[in-house]
Amino acid sequence: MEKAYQPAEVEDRLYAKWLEDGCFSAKKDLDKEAYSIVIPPPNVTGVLTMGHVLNNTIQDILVRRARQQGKSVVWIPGTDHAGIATQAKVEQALREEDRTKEELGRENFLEHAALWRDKHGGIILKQLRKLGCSCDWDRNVHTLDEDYSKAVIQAFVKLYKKGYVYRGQRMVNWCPQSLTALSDEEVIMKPQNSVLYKIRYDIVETPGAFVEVSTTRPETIVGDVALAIHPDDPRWETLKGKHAMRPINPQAIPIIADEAVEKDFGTGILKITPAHDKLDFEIAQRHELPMIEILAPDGTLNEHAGGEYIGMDRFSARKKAAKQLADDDKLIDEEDHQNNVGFSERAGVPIEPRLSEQWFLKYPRVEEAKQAVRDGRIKFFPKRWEKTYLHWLENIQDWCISRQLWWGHRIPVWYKKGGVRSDPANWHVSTSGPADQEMWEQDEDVLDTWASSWLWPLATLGWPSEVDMERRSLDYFYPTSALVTGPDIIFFWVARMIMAGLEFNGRSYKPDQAIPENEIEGRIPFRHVYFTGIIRDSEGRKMSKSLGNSPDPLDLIDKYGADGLRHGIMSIAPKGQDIRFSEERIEQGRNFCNKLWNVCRFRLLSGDLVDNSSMGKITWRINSKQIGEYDQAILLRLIETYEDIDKLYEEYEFNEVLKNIYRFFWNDFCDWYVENSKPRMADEALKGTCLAVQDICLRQILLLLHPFTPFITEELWNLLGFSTGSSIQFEDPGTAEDLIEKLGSGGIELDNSILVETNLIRELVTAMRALKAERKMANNRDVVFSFVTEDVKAVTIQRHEQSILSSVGASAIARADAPPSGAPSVVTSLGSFFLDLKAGIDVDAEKLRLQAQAEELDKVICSIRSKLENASFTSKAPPEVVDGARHQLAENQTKLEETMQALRAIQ
RNA sequence: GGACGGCUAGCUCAGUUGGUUAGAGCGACUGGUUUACACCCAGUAGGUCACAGGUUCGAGUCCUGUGCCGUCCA
Repeated sequence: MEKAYQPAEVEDRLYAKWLEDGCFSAKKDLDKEAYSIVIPPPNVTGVLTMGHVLNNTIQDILVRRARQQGKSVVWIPGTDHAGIATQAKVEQALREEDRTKEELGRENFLEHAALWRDKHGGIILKQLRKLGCSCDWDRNVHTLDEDYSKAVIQAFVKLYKKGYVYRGQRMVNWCPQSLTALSDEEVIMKPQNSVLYKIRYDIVETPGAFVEVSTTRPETIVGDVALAIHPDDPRWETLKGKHAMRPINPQAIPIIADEAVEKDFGTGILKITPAHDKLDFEIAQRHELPMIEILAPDGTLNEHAGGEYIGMDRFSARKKAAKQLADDDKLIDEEDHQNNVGFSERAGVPIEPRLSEQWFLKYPRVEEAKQAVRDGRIKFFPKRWEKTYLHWLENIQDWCISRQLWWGHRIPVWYKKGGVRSDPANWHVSTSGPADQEMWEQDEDVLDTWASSWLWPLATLGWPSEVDMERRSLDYFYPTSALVTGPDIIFFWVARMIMAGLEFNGRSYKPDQAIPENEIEGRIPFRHVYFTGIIRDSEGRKMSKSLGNSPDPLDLIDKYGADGLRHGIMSIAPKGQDIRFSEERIEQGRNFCNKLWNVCRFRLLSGDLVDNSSMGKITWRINSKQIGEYDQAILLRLIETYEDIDKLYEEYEFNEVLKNIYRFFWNDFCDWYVENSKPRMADEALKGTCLAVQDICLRQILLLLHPFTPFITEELWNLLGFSTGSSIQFEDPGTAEDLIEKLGSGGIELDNSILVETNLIRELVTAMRALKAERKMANNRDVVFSFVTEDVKAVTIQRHEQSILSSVGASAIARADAPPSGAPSVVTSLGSFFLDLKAGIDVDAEKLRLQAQAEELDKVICSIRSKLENASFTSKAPPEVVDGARHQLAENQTKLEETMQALRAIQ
């Protein structure tokens, strides 16, 4: 074995072997419990980020544990086509060749884009393999696959037929960069430092009179069709029915009253630009006002803007309008103002509210979706996200699902050529299109990418094709067991998948018909949703490409191994809390693997392997007469660790699971048990038993660790002879009860009280080591100790004498009747211990140390005593707490007495 | 403006239904080639639990308010 663990070779070799052996492929097996996870499909052209590492490591942990537990497991991988992002990238590439998509035409462009995707795409799936993800790769799905596309189109048609889908002229969020409409969820509100312009509007009917109107968007003045006041605003009573003069491109516009006007904002007078503001649009509709569209789709001003404004972009036009107003004496004031501006999530530019004709979806099964979570049929971890989810569903708005793109699922709607498109009489909606194709033209738009990925758990399992559902075992694997994702897509994806599942899986119900309660459980797409935290850099900033603060996970794998990376990232990921990344933690992950490697190496160096092929075979090797207290103690700790871990897995507390394994492995097993084994192994009679106990511990540690660090555990599983031919991923670590039972049938009975005593010995050893270290004698193994204590404790100490001597590094330890004078001492629960110094000691330093200790003890004693003297404490607190306090008092008093004695001895 | 989360050692975080003297890892410092591991071992120091009230025999933990940081929604 190498002196240090070398992950690179091991990882690639084992992953290839797993694939070759088909370890990850799922089989429907009615004798087994099903366990299924669908991957949150990453963008097909994306690359692995730290977020993916976290998210997919967690999924891999879940599926590997389930596989170990003997379940029939599937983890379905795949990618989505990321409409806007991908089309933007392809168009960018075209622009660099001085071409446009219009030149290519739709069909050629799509071909070109598909080629581009195939060339640049799928990298991320290869990266997931490097990370060790045990996805069933034969089931890989892409949202633009033929079968998947059929599912998307069929879902649209079904929803349309039920009346959930409609077409309408509405205010939408328009992205002037991507030239498409966006859903509300794709708009991010950001506070911006803007300028609030106070502008003078003259009153037509009263020459010389004017009002002040505040706006942050003076470039839209040319689109003003009215001013509005609140009907109950006493300040503007007299303005009702009058007209104001538009200050740019002058024209008289009416002053109307509407309750939607905010009295307290600015002067309480609102300019109405119905084509470019959602609220204005609603007010204009109520008052039957005309709508003047002044912006072209790309955010430049159009012919309605007039004059020099035509063709200017919206931001330059804003400056120009402000200047013109100032020149014309219409600008009364300008002040800095913070307002919220919506930005396109993908393109990062401010969106424009714009009037346009789009397809909308009224969400199906909103009530059932709320109910499923409220009733706990779907559980969120951490639970608090339920509130966010429910709040969104309470205030849900119809979903704009059409996108003015080519890359995506084209909307299956055809319009009669020459007919009016807004008239449903001229529509044809179906999966196959009209029979007389030449008489019709298909809608140019595609569907929102999320309107395909909301079908993910269904469509990856074959829905809606009966044949595919059978082939992919939808009935067996659906609902999936768990979903692992970030809370940032709780609306985009999680909530929508729940609604899709409820609507589509099973028989169809009319919109006004509720789904029967007993059917909900089978329709929901998953039972548990685990929300990860967001990975931030060491300064707490979100990781992003533009900041360049995100390390490349593959570099980290090269440096620390996939296991190291996985261990590191899991050790810093508390449940649902954001994560501060630091490379040091990944380094610790690597160190952990190296420690594991080396303790196994030490095991192999210590003695030949006998038969490690099962727990039974190992326990056989244990001579029950030679099993010592330390053997029992380590096995008891192993059982304790099991108990804790089982509970923690249920709550998805991965980082606590890992901590518990770490503690057991490093502190209990390596630092204590193995160290204590060393002298015992020199005794041939004890060696066999000792190695067998080590083998039990190592075996169970490897099993427990496998979901976290799959490669090294598989490698060591083989090297230590635990394997019977199959992979560790099919070996069940079992439960604490299983373990007790297996040990019991091997003749090993454990007594819990052992731990109390061995812990006292450990504390004693630590205290004695400290005593040496403080005297700068840590490396002197010939020191002599004496101790003063009661008979019972002396027996315990003497029983453990050999192990104490070797652990502490001392040559003798002898009981004394009284404290030797002038020796440095330490007071422990097992008595006072004195370091015998041939040379003189620093009496003053020793005195100070003992005095400080005495003061500390005195403080504690006072506090406990005053508690016990308080009648209400002794009468009201539970008896065991009071007893505990009394016991504690006695113990500390003994320690104090001993400390004082030592102090006197030194004088 | 509303909701949620966070504030505990220099850093990153644990801390169960309130109950012994608040813990870990990292970092710092001291000392180390003892039968694996320096990617290691042994040891030491380091805390007004954000602040202010309240409930209680007892509060890091429960309640109220305040502050700062973050996220989501409007």
